[in-house]
Amino acid sequence: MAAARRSPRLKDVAEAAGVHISTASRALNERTAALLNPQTLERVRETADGLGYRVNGMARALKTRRSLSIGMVVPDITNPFFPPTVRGAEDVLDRAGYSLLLSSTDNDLGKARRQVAAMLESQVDGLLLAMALRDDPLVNELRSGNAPLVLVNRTIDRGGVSAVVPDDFHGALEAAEHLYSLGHRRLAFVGGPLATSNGARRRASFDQTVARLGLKEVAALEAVAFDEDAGYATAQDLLTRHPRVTGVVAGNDLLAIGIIAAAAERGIACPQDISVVGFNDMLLAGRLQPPLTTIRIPQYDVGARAAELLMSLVDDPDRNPETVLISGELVIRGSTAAPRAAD
Amino acid sequence: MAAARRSPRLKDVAEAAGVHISTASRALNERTAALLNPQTLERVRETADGLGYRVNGMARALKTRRSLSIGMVVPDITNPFFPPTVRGAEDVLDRAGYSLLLSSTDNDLGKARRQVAAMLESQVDGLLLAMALRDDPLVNELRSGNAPLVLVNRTIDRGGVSAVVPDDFHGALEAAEHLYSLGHRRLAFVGGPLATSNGARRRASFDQTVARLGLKEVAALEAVAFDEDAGYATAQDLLTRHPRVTGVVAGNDLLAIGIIAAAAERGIACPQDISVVGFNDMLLAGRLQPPLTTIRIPQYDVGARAAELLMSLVDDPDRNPETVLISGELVIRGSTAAPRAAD
DNA sequence: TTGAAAGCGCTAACAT
DNA sequence: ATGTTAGCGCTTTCAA
Repeated sequence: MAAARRSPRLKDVAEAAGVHISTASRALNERTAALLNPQTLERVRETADGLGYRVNGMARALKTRRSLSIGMVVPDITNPFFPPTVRGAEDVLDRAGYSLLLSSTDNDLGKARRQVAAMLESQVDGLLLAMALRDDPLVNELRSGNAPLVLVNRTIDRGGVSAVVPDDFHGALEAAEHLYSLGHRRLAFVGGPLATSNGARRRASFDQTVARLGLKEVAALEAVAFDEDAGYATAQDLLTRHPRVTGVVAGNDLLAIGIIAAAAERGIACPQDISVVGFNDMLLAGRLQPPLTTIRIPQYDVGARAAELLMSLVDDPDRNPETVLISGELVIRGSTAAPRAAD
Repeated sequence: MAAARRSPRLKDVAEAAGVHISTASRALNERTAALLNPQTLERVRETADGLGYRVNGMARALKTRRSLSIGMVVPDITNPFFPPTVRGAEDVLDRAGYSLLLSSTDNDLGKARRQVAAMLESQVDGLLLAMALRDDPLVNELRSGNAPLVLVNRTIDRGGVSAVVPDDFHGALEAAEHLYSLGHRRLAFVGGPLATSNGARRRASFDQTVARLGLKEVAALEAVAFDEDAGYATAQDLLTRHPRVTGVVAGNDLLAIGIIAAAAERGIACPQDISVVGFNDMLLAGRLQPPLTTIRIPQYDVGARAAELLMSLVDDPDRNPETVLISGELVIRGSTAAPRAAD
């Protein structure tokens, strides 16, 4: 068994096939293959296969200034929202011939900066950013840079950057109305950080909807993160200060779980004593105890649309920024019910 | 506002700083910076910062033959097992200065081949493969290639390749013994594809354990995939043919969920009528209805250890292949209970 | 301590 | 239809 030798390069293929290196290059490139004599073409390709030739993408990228890779930055791939989103992006990019460079930032600006820098150094052709704050220094730096950019799931206030985001406004509205229509009159909101677009928009929508329904809002609290622990902690606060609340709109499903857990700990059962609506309809939301009533956001589509938008931006960098709103729909399950008669 | 110009290259920095390009290169490289006059060093670095210089990773990689990127291939990032695993790998790689190229194959060999080819073309310095079959053509091709390789979660029968896998044998043993100790005597196994190492090993362990306990195995079925649908379908079969089974060891948590759903549909309640043990302890497993009793595998560690192993292989390609077994532990929750007295 | 020059592997404009 | 040549942006050996 021969030792693994250095992999063959284009020159080796050319010599083995008895043609010039540029001819070999043309033969191995879809776009230029047509220029060649069919027999030469065939011969070069066979030789390449025989040698196990594989083009060196770095050399090609250096020359063509296209790496055929895209960088995607998420807060945490471990948050159930992101795997389907990443998968959607991946599928679209794959079909377009692009690879995906992925990293998690834990909402740490320094880390995000370093990771984006590394992506830019590796010459990604575009960036999918899912960690934006409403006023995000990193996004601001990047928007004036050369790499096409699409924001995912969250966007910035000032606009001017392409983004694919859920319809936060309509979603939170539906959630509040659902509780209202079940008979709930004492509603609260436990949302994510107001520094994020979806934290702020869902909150604003809740406030407006409650006012429009003629209710007096019990409370609207801001959890420090979109996760279970933050939901739990914030709900402790809520339930201590407003024990009579019967319906809660949560900023997302993870927060909802934390809220339900905090309630349960105080003997407040969901949905008997309190109804909670989540947001996203993450994986397994319907199999939880209780099954979550939630606003379903097609997470795969969010990623896929973002990747499509990015691809069109890569093809035409002068294209105007565009924001795509992905609509959600209410999915009624077991975490909401009519309030007790006594209420 | 100035239009975005071409990004500066090393030559621009050198000229602006009034030094030769090679001096600029030395200044911007940790390893060679010590060679320079401190003042020159400082001057070059400031100039580089001022220009917003960013090294072109492709050019560097072309020269150094190191891309500082690693490719990771998983069956589906949407399967809850993988996000923590990917995250573990990502964290280790990030610390080592590497980026992660990720792709999902849907257990499709052709797709996997194309994606690995793309990664190899982009000159990844190593590969993390989480989709191996026990006899995997792609792994066989790759093992003789130049890129260091570490198998994740699943390994191949013939060995000779580094791998980080859960302790399937011990895990399935604990699961079966747990059911036995609760009083169950009619046990079945619903596992994943036998073509995978964890499908086969968990099954073998179950068989042996049941025999050792002196029980007659009710059935051992092979689901077509490690997912909920396959669990549901396989459980239909199981419950039709063996309605008296009281304890089931599932190949993983998703299969367990499908099994429980199929049972519920027939009026067989978990854990009252049937006990089910999962495998992995995926995210939210404890919040499901019922909360899953399962074998907890530290998924993050699987990915982290694999990345560490790969890094050491990158540093020393002649290092001997090594298999790391990650142990699991039984986590008892609500999907298992003593069988009904009548049994 | 710095400069000169070659070359990583490839593509593409130009020449034939 | 194919060959010639320059050069993408960088690192590194060699020389001074």
